[in-house]
Amino acid sequence: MQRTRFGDMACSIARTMDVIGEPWSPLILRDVYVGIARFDQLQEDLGISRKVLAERLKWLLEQDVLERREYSAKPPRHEYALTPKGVELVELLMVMVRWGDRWTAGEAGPPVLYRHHACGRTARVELHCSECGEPMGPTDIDVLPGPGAAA
Amino acid sequence: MQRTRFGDMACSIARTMDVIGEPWSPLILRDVYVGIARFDQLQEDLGISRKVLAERLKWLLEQDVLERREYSAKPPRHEYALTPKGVELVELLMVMVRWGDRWTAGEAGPPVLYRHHACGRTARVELHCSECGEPMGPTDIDVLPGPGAAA
DNA sequence: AGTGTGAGTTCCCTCAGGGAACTTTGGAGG
DNA sequence: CCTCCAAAGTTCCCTGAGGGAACTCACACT
Repeated sequence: MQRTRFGDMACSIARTMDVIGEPWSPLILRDVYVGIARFDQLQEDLGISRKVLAERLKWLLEQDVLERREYSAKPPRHEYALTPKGVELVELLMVMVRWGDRWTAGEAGPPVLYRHHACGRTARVELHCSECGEPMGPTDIDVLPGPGAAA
Repeated sequence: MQRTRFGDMACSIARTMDVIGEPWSPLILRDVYVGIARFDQLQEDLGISRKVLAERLKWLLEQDVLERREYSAKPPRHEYALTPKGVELVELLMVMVRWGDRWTAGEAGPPVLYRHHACGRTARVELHCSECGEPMGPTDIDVLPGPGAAA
């Protein structure tokens, strides 16, 4: 990965990138989310080097984004699962999907669709304000220093 | 960056990571978004190697995420700005901020706050369904193959 | 005993990131 | 005119992370 450490910067983007900024991590989380959860399955599905996969998984376990479960003890077998912290990262993936669908899908259209349980319809995700519920994008806000800002 | 190419995968996450998956790119976009837009400013603010910064900027220009403007012709001086495609990536950054605030900010609290123009309040971003407007997260959907799915 | 499978490790090679010095273009100052 | 300065990169070298293939280890099946 990068040698410059992001984890100590006073920026939530940098700190998030410190956890999942290495390019394979989002794809690993995606696979675990959809049920591709074992080491060899991940390696084959992604085409990632086994070495790098082992490194990434160890890091994501340390970060409490994934957890490792034994699903068989007689022959010891494990699979990976998202923690609550990891499930919330999937929201980030949903927004990536939206951008990728819009700007990179081309003629073929989106590779996957989401069906929303609440309304049963095929839908995309949109950003809304936590306070008033109206849409809230980059051009709808002022950015102000918060309590954790650096000097 | 990674030698494995992500741009050809039938996955909008992978294709998005192909554009901004290198760890510095989101921070560059953040800086440009808040008005840190010139080469030397970016280099100093981020602490990135000048060499890598030049590479990233060139890539982001090629991807039509940034554009380069001449703000002075007499001494030729340039600055970078977000394209519409780039502005939509800032939505992704806003979701990263939300996750980073929640899970990595600790005692100090969030480094920045957003004030929503529409309601004037300090707010976070939330994910809602494009069809019914209700909240929509990773546990509220089924994932189905779409038209652009691979064989 | 021999084969198979899951889950990693180990080894080597190449290339990308970090850092510092150097270059280029065109003012500004004396 | 000559020198100095700033913006915006470029070049060079070094180290370390990613890729790939082979190897390991524990256990079950036949």
